[in-house]
Order: sequence, then structure tokens, then C-alpha cells
Amino acid sequence: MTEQLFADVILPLPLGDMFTYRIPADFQANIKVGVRVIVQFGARKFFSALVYKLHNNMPVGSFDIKDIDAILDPEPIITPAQIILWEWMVDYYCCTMGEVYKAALPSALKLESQTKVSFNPNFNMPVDMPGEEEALLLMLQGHGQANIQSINKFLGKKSALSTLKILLEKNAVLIEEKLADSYSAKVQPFIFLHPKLANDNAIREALESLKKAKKQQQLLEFFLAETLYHEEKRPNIAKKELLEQSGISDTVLRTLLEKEFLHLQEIEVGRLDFSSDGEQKIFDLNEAQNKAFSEIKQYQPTGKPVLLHGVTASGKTEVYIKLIEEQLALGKQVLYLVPEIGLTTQLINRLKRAFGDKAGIYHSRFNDSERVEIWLNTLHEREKSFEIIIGARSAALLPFRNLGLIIVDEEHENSYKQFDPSPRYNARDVAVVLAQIHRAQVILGTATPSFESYFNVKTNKYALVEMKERFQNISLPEMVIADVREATKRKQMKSLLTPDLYDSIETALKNEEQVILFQNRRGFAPYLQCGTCGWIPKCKNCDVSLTYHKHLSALVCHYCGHTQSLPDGCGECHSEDIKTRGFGTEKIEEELSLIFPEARIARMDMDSTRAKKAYERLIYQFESKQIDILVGTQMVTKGLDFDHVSVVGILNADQLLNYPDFRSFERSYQLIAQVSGRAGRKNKQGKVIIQTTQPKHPVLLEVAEHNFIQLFNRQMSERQLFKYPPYFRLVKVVLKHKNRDRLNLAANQMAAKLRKLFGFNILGPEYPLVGRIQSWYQKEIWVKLERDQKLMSSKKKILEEIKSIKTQPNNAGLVAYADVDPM
DNA sequence: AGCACGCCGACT
DNA sequence: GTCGGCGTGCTC
Repeated sequence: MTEQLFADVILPLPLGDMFTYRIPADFQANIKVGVRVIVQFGARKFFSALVYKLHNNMPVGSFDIKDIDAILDPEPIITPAQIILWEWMVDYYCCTMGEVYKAALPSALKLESQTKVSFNPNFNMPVDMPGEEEALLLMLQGHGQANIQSINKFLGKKSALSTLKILLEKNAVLIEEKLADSYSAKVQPFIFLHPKLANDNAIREALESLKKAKKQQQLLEFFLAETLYHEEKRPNIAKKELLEQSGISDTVLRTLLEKEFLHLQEIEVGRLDFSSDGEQKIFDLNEAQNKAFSEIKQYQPTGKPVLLHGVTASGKTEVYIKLIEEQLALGKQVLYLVPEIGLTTQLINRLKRAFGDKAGIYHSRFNDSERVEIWLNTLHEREKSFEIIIGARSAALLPFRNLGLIIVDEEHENSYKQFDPSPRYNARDVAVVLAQIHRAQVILGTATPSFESYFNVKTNKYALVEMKERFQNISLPEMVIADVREATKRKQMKSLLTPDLYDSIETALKNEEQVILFQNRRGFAPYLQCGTCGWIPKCKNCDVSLTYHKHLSALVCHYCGHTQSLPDGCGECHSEDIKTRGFGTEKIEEELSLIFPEARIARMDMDSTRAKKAYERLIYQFESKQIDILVGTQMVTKGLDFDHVSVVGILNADQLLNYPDFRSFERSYQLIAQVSGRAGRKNKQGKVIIQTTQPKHPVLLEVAEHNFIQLFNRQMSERQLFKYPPYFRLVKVVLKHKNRDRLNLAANQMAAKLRKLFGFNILGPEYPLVGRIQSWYQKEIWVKLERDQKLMSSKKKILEEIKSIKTQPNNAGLVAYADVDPM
């Protein structure tokens, strides 16, 4: 083999060009593609870069070639398959290798000179610590935290990264990210009986001693009734649950803990089983599931992605579990993608139960050590390694060595698409490419296919497997369209409810059944308005009206979070006649409590689930029937399985239909069908009431008839006519600037250039729905590209234009980027 | 993305 | 006379 003198490396920077370093002679035997190396970049910055290519072509140019400083890994930390995937992502999503590298690797694996380092307090310094390492550790112990520059200075080295790597492996130091989230969010306090009260006698004595402390006695008794003396005997109860259900305060509990009658312990919540359906071991598939299972298997040799279109509650998960089992038996890895980890607790618990510690969860908000562990686990075969990775978007970028199956659950979800920062990839589409590279099977599962995927079925790129019946004889819900305008005219509206919805809720409550109400807007009122002059309070940073949040008694911007107090009067005419307009979840909650004062009502939206575990608590309370009516935003549409929901109400379908976007009908259909799927219980048909002022709207009629095909076909002819996806590819060019005039100038210039290149297939420049966010003015230009061979070169041309506009004089401070397949 | 270099205004 | 504002260009 010829000597390999040079290495092209990937730097964790948004730079398009490759950078070449010389490999010193004594490194040449150990360097490999895919290992990390430390390189100096610029005058004083050091990075851990990734070796992309080895060669002996002297680069041309008038610069000095620097040496590689150190090799960090004995073996590659990425796979050849990943490099192929990254190359595809760079071309397809108009991003750089560096950006993909940054997005893919957990931060502990990409030390940068900016990284903050601190001493790990749990580390015991061994006696034989090498002098340099010991000195550094003592310094860190004293200073608390240090950045890499100061460590370099301290050690008198150009780069201390290799020393740090060793200390990191010894677990002696912590780096920044680890500090930020070192406590995993997975634990929750639980209350146990103290070991001192091991027998009935001791318990009796304890209760006796609390004679004078009524509250304490009550709480202890309540605890015993819920645990030891409960029919489903259990050893503990969640602290939150105990306090909420007993209605006794935290201080009383604390005294009992101090008296050592009770005992508190943090327990990992991930292992907990909230669901009421008990142990669900893997069981046999029913007929429909078996049919789907064997159909999917038939497509395995063809390499075609499978779209699994199964109505809500058709039991897709069981089919997945069976398919996963099979792959595991073959010794293959499985990737199970979910849209948002936080909202899929039920599913994760189920998979965890089925596969135990063979299943690992991966998510960008996970703490870093855990992410590194999963990364290495996925890469190397170990005695105990994760064979199934359940994760959101970024899990598609893990270093799979032997992938056999990818499942993309809820493939229609737009949270698979990353907005910001680059790479702006869609994990669903990345998964399809990844499967191709590994020759693995990929299944896109959903109850409401995205039109893109269904189009791919129609054009024979994907195979279709359908599950048309719901599990356990639950029939599809009855769909009712309720005319709000008519009811208003006849003065039949009860606040926000049509008579149809009101009656249904009343009946459900009477029968002790549950209700879900959906309104895709949080807060109390979307905006306030002056009744005299029409003035509307707006955000000072963004061009949007402020949403009124009653419980905060404040106005909140939903784009930047800016919060201000309520105005005393109109900002223009000083009239005091300020009215609320429209309604959000908060208002619905309030109005309902007036109409149904006896009902237990809860709200589920971004505001009410912000606290840790608040989401899980709500789900638990709803499942255990502590809540009668759940009011929520999109969140209530996500894969929750409830047993006692008989009525689902969509408060305002118009708001969905009238959203100004070419996908609004697709979205409306998906949202309505998904919430509707929550209605229906064993042997009883559920009911869905859609409130609208457009009762004859074709989309609503099609949703009501469960007629997906007709809706799809009608939309397809429109998309074709107006050159939208899936017939055309969209590239959104986004321009941002703090100065409005500069932005407009640049945007017009850009649009003119693009028109020269692509003619009429250009829309804009236009302000997006919100023309200014956090003091940045924004404009968008939409490019519609034909799906042909020129696609790649067209994207390259767009990128060149973006590059050229950014480097033009006066355009400093201009942010410009391309978003391929925007959502 | 950073960061150094460089060219014009307000200050001891 | 200098300090510092940020616009421009480079990093193997």
C-alpha cells in the first residue's frame, strides 16, 4: 500500500470545503477513515475533526499545510454506511458535512476549544495518576470550571484535547453539556413504608403515636390503604400521587419522613408502568394483523419501502413487535423512529416491556453520557448492547452496524423535519435512504398517510399494506358535522358549544364516559382588540398579535415568548373598551367549568405540560378516570390510547381549513382523523362532532365519510395544477435581516436572480405568516423544481446564489439559507 | 462559525 | 494623538 500522507477532514463547522492536513510519519500506521483527529484550525483554534479521506495528493494553493496533532480513536467511530448517508444529506439538503457531523455526534465526542471542562466530584484520585493529569485535575478542582484555552495555557501545550480525552475516559472530568443536564430527568420521588415498620405491631404503634397529629395519622392511613392494604398490593406510591389524592400537604409528609415512618426514594420512571392494561406480553396476532405481517414480509426481498396504512387502533404496534422479534432472532439491529419522545410514553413503555434492556432510547435532550453510551453501543457489538433503538429524528444518524429494519411510526408527523439549525433534514426520508444503504426493510406506519408517501405508493415507489379494521371490534366513530353559523342564528349556542356537542357531552358525563375537546390554539384568546378603534396589542419583537393568557393575566408572544402585562386601555385611543377575540384552550376550559360545574376538567397544551412529568401525570389522571373532560391542542391527537372516551369535539374546524398553506387541507384531515381516533370504546361506537361554519366543505365531508382516497385525489389534481409537492420539489430560500430595507433589497435581488434561472417557478419574495420574529425581519422565496435529473444541479445553483448574495458588500448581517422540502 | 485584520469616529 | 466600533475575508 502506498503511503498516505494527507487526510481530508470534516470539521464541525458550516464550511463547504474540505480541509487537508498532513499525517506525520509516526501516525501513518494508525490513521483510518472515520477516526477523530485533533487539528489546529486558524491561529489558535483546535477541533476534533473526522477523517473523511486518506490520499497522497498534495493540495494546491498558497497555504501551509498543518500537521494532524493527535489521533483520538484506535478504531473509527462512524461507519462507512454513515459516510454514504452523510454525502447524500449534503447534496439533498444543501448543507455541509460539518453540519451533519455536528448534528450526528453527541457533544462529548466532539471536543472543541470552546468546551467547558470541570472536575467530576465523584472521581477519586488514584495515587498513580500521571503528574500532568493530576496537576490539571487539582487546578480544575480549585477553579470549578475552565475552558480549553486556559487549560492549554495551564499545561503549556498547544492543545490539551488529548489529555482531556484520557481524563474523560477515566471519568475524572465533566464537560459542559454533562453539567447542564447531569441529573437525568428519569427519576421521580416515591414513598415507601419505612423498614422500621416491618410488622403490623410496629405499624399499630406508629398510628397510635400519631393520635394527636391528626393530619399525619390520616396521611399514614391513606398511604397504607393505597399500598399494603390495597387489593392490588404495591410497595410504594408516587409522592405526587400520594399528596394529590390524599389532599394532605407536603409538610405533613415531611414530618412522617423525619419520624422514619415513611421513606422516600427516587425511582426511575422509565421502568414504570402507567398503563392500565397490565402486563401485555407478546401475544398472537389476530387475523388482520397476521395478514398485514405476512404482506409486509412479502415485500422484504423487493427492497421497497412499505407504507402501512392502518386505521387508528388497528393494532399496528403488535405487528411491529412481531417484525422486530424476527429481526432480533436474525441478529440484526432495529431502528424505531417516533415523532416526539416526550409524547410517546405509552408506546415506549410497551416496547420496553416487550424487549426489556435490548431497547435503548435516544433523544437529543438526553444527557450526554447516555448519548455517547448509546452511540458506542450501536457501533460495537458488545455482550450487552441495544439491538433496538427507539428515538426521535436524530436517532436516524446513529452508527448502525447491522440494520435489518426501520419503523417510522406516525410517518405523517411534521416534527420529523428539522427546521433549525441546518441540516434541515426529514428523518422519515433519511430513514428510507438509510434502509437502502443497509438493505434493510423500512416501514412507514400511520393512520393518516402523508400525501407524499401515498403518492409514492401510487407511483409504485412504495408498497402499500392496509389494516382497515379496528382492534377488538371497536367500530369507527360516528362523525357529525355541526353548523356553528346556523346554531348562532337560532341562538342555540351554549357558549362555544353547538347543541350537538353540548348534548353529547352531557350524555357522556351522565354515562360516566370521557370527552376530549380539541382546539389548536393555546391561551385564553388569540388576541385582544379595542372595541372603539380596532387597535390590537402586538409583540415588540415579532409581527404577531399577543395571545391573552388569563391565568397569567398577561399577554404572551407565541413566537419569542415575550410577556407583558395587560394594557389598562387602548394603546391608540385610550378607550377602556378592550375585548377578547377568538378562543384558545384556556378559555374553553373556563367556559366548560361554567356549563358543566360538576365535571372534572383538565387542559393539555404546551402551557399545562411545561413542568417535568406534567404530561405523564395528565395522561395517568385521564386514564384512571380522574378527569372527565380533557381540553387540548394537537397534543391530544398524538398516539394515546384511552378506553373510556366516547365523545371527541373539534371546536373550530374553520381555523384549520383556513390556514394559508398549500398543505392546510392535508393537515386538517390528519388532525381531525387523529383526534377522532381517540373516540370509541369496546363494543360501543364513539362520536365525533366537528364544529364549523362551512358544513358543506368538501374536506369535512370526506373526513366524515372516512373517505381518504377521494380527498387525496382531489388534492392531487390541485397540487399538480399549481406545481406543488409531491409533483414538484420545493426549496424555500429564507432571508433574514434586522434591517427591513436591507432585507427587502437583498430579497428582491435574490428573487430576480432566481427568476433568471428558473423562470416562473418562483414565488415571492414574501413575508411569511409572521414577518418578523425576535427582531429579525424575514422573507421567503419559494422555488418549485421539477423532479428530474436536473434537481441536484438546480439545488447547487440555488446554493451558489445564496453564497453570492451573502458575500456582497452591504449584506453583512444577512442570514440566508435554503430549506429543502420545507414543512 | 469564530476571529484577526483593517479602516473611520469620540475620547483622555 | 489613541481606543474601539463592526464590516470583510480566511481558515488546510
